[in-house]
Amino acid sequence: MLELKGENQFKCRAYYAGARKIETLPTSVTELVATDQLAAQAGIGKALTEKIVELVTTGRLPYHERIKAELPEGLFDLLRIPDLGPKRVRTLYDKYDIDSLAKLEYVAKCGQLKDVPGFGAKTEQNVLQGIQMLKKMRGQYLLVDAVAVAQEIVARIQTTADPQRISIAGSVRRMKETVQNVDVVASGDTTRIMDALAQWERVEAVTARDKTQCSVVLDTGMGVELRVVPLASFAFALLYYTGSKDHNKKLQDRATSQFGYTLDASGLYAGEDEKPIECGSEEEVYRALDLDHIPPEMREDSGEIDLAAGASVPSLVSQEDIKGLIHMHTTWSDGMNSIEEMACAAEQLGYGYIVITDHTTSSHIANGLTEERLKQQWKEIDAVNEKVPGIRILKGAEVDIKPDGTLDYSDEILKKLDVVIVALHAGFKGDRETITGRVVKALSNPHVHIFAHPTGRLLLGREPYAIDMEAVIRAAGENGKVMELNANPNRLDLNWQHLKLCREYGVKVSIDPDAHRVDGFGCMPFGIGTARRGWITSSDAINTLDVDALLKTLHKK
DNA sequence: GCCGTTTTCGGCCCGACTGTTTTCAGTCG
Repeated sequence: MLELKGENQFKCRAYYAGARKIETLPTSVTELVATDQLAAQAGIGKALTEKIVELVTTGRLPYHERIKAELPEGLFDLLRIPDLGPKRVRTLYDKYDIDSLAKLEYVAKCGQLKDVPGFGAKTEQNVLQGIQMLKKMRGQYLLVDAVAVAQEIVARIQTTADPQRISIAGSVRRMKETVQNVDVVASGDTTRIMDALAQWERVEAVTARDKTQCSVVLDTGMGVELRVVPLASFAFALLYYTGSKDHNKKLQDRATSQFGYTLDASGLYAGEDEKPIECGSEEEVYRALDLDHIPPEMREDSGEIDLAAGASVPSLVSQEDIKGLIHMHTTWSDGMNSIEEMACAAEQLGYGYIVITDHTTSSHIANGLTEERLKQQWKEIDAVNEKVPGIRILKGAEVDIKPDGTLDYSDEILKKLDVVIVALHAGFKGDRETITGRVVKALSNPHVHIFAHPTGRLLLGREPYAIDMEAVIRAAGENGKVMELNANPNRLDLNWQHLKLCREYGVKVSIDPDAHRVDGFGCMPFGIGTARRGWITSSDAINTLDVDALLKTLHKK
């Protein structure tokens, strides 16, 4: 908001720095306030201390409220458009009274935006594209946020309404990377179960409620659909409300055409007299249709039913298969925790190894390591390996692919690393041939192992760069390289379609946390869920190998 | 707004890229 008001940029940066400090504190800000330790933190001075203390002790900050009241809400939507930052948004508002997406779209569509000083024809087109992107994303939520909501709702119902059965359903259960709402199916005391949801403090409005369904909207705008069904229908309802629609349709067609059954959300019925066939689980429903069980993540009608009919559903990768974590950052570059802290945290979680992959020279903003600093880092890794014997720490790097497709480190350095990850961090606006060419060239380097966050997309934030993913996957296959499945909930990159392509080309996948702090390891379930959507098995991945097998696989010539 | 000091001002992470300009501002990572 200070940026929008045109405040001194360094003052704005001080607020960013302060916020970052608070976010990465090992202790809670409340505790620091209570013990008078706040002002001792680097980056938190007199002014920020006063404001934070006020906020923590009273729960309010009039300074913040005052500035907020001065700025129209719509300006924050404008800021989400790529290429529009505080300066341009401020110009639009001050000079042209544009304070909403709708007004901006109108002006751009009339061709008047290009005449605003600092704007032009290209920017006008980019803005219109950005508005389209935002429209597409409206009402969509990240899987990680939806899972948190779903789990809390299930826990609430379990503690207050004693359900006979309850489960998350819908696209959240299928681990779709972004979702529109949360679905929950339960059996038990309908009134108590629905009350448990309807009386949750985060419920903004109950939009529908009858004997079978309770729909609410949460404070974030996210919708929740709770279905309460008879116990005998639970498995059928869970199957039905998990979807996908296309998967259900195929199942229903199969039930009718092959068995003369009727399948719906309430049950499976045989013959003319519609005699119900009892099923207590989804497995039993599939079995009644002469199918193997199909994991929820696979239910997208992309060939899974044929596999199940042929008893060849793959055994998908699961958390238990993951032996180690590849791709993480430390305080050596832009991470928040030391090598030792990352190692101890991973050890506690039961992993056998981690690979430290800090940024390289070109990533100035991320404090990328020169070859010289990298060598110093190796000494610390050696020392921590001695100190923390329960886990093996490997040496790696996330190496920038430069504009010409060459790499940021010399081959002499690269060949000494255990794991070399390459990635694009600049030049995202290049055309398809250019970007694909850069990556294919990088993958031809014999010392490279993994291509990280291949599409560069940020879910609900940034479209992928223009890249021919099939060409890249083919090149990875020809060169024996590995494609990353970045488990960061904002990325989940590769997506499930690309992962299936990797399987087709025999290209292995690395399911990586890309952690910038110890908490970052918590994203692995989302990576694994996405892997399962792409039919990835334990043997399709590399971090399902123990450390010796991993090194042998990566370094075989 | 923060910080350090050659200590109460002056600099603050920084380079690439784009599209606007016609020498550079704004945005991004």
